[in-house]
Amino acid sequence: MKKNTLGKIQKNTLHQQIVALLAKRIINQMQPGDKLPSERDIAALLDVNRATVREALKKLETLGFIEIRHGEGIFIKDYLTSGNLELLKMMIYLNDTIPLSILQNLLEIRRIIVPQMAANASENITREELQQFEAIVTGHDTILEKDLAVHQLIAKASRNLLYIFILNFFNQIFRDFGYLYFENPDNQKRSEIFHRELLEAFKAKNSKKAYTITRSVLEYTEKRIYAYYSQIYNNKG
Amino acid sequence: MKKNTLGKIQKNTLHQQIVALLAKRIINQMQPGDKLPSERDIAALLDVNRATVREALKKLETLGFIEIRHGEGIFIKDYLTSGNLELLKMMIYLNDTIPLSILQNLLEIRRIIVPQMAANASENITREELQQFEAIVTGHDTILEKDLAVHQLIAKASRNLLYIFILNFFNQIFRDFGYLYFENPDNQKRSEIFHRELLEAFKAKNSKKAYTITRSVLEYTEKRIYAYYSQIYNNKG
DNA sequence: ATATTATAAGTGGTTGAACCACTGAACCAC
DNA sequence: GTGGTTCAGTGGTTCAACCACTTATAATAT
Repeated sequence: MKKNTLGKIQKNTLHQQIVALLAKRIINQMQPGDKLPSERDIAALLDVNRATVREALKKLETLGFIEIRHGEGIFIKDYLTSGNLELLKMMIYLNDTIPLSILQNLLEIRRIIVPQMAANASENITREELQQFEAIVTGHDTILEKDLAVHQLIAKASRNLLYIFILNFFNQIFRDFGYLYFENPDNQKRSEIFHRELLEAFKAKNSKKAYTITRSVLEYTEKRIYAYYSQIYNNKG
Repeated sequence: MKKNTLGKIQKNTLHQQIVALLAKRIINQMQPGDKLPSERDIAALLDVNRATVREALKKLETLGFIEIRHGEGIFIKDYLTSGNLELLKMMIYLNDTIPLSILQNLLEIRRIIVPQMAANASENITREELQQFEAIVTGHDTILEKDLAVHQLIAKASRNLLYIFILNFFNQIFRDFGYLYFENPDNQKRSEIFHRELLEAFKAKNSKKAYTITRSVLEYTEKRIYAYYSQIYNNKG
């Protein structure tokens, strides 16, 4: 979760709470095809207004959790068939920590996508974007913010909307869970080196190098994260 | 778009229409950071109730289009930074056809992801899933439905939630735009061969073969689609 | 008896008016 | 200046009622 030296200030709206409540209930206790109580019943059950329930349901519908059928009712969808990354994000945030299995999933697909994205970017990046890259590297933001900005720039320069939107997902996760990774100075240095090397590869328009450089840092990242996790498990077990 | 011999039957709900209307306006006429009119003003402008507007806004918020700030107003977000695949889907469906540039983006990332997914699946697939695969191949559905089912099974067997959810995006697009591709008998046969070959590779747990088989059919698909598009452009130009 | 057509009950979709809670700006007191 | 107060504008929530759609059932026609 995001670091907040003053502690959490829980200020959720009612319909947000209802979204979380219904989402948990759906995940833990219900099956695809099951019927949810009617809007009126849910409202009565939670002692809130029907309009508020409807806003929560609207969000769950957009996430692919449920299907609302006029005149019939509200039905659980099969999220393996209809779910999307936003739903996955919601599932992650319902817990306060990211499950190891999903983290592995995420790292694996990242290792496949991001290097190719960097290769594409090296071929399409503009002079202006190169200057932006330079500004990020020489700037004074935290390493986490720098790294996020670099990845976003890579995605933008790849000229592929799907890369951009998939990377947005990664970034939103890492913005909240990645601070831990960068608490280690070695990891900080490794990323700074990566940024500089990639900038050079971009300047030289060397797509092959951009690919291998990116792949390399991702493999390093994975090793460190797994080492961290196995350390936790060893201490606990 | 989905085939509909009776023509379009506009039966959208009010809030769905408002979502489409606002989305178009945001994409075409507004910039990130711009402020939308207040909920009350939008409701008055469109001559609908405020609750209906709020449901539309809720959806746009979930898609990453806008940010609603209590006491301040509604602001356009930078979709390149905050957008997700659902937003991209919406952008595609606002037109009646998929832009070539986005189609290229989609095919490219598909070529990178799906073979790896198939390789993973070959290592993790269960006996039960193999039987399901067999049932799909020997069944009598349309080739489009078969192909979608096969891809879904691959994703499920890959044991990676992100693969599953990203593939859901692809499938939802291809379900509506893919019928054109399978009108060609050659393309039908090519996919049937792919299904059978992949099933054999899965049975043999040969991940390398699963990878190359999948990659190969995707390259074929891309060639055919580009040939189709260039044919259109040549006839027009 | 069977097929067809009303009808009723239950569901989501929409409306209007009112009030609560938050934000920002202008103003005031110190 | 600094901090508190007030006020107008905004989103958040409530209430009560009605509209529109679906399904099952009862009434009717054949």
